[in-house]
Amino acid sequence: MESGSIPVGDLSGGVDVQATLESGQSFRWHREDGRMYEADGPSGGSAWYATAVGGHTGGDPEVVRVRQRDGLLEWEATTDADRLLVERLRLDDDLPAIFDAIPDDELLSAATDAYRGLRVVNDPFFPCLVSFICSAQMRVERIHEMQAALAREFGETVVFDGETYHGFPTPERLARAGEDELRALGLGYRAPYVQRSAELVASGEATADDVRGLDYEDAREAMQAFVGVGDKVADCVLMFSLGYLEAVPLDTWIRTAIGEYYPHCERGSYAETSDAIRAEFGGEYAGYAQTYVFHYLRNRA
DNA sequence: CGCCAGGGCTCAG
DNA sequence: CTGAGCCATGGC
Repeated sequence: MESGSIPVGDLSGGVDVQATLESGQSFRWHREDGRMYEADGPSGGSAWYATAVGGHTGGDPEVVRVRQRDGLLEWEATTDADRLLVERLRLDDDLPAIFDAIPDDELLSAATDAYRGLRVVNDPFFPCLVSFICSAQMRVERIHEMQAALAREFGETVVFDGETYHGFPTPERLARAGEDELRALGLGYRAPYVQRSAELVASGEATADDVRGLDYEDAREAMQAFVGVGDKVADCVLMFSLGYLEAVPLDTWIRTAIGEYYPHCERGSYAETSDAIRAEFGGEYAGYAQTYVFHYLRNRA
């Protein structure tokens, strides 16, 4: 076992691991105390979170475990995890600069004050794509369960510290899984979407490389080559995997916020409403603002 | 029973 | 391009 720690004080703007990993951005982390998404217990702020990474590329998964305690990000893993954590949790993002770019109206101030240190994640493309295809009309907790079921059923296992972990399945494996097998895991009508999108990735007919590097609007369009991906899911994958921090996914919570706080941004179509709220949220880092608002509103209700 | 959950697909107009 | 209907599943 390797281990290490990163001083939170070295990170511009700090970090809030719990808010980052329990805000419905990444569905590949698990709280080791089994209380993911439950109300903050006394130890909630320093719980261990674990994930198995790398399995979706066909190699043996590596396990990474992290917790935030006493001003440190402590980790234990099957490999050196310093740089991996910096990448996955975007620890190099300059949060004060990002907050400067986000307007400080009533809602945004409340949301960023409540979860200061929450960071937008940077997940690998395929697991992120599948997660958000599964997210359609689903609660966050169930999206998480569905990804766990996919990994348990089709992912490579790895034992670490006496515990068994499952990496995310490869595109080939999910493409080979029949629609019926996926439905059996509770994916419902999303099952054929996942299967067909996995096929596209496995065959190379549509991949992340077709999207990476495009201007935001073109990238959102290109994402819809995948099955089960419309404007909203496209925005999620663009932000949480491909680094488009200006993307503002219009989900039910944000639409409610628009109705209550920004009615002038309601323009009828997704594209125009998204454009308006992106400007309202300061443009460049509007997705960061959206992520804070989503987590804030969802936890407040 | 009904409603809702981080929507997308298909088919009419 | 826009809108309705449909799509599974589980919690409340």
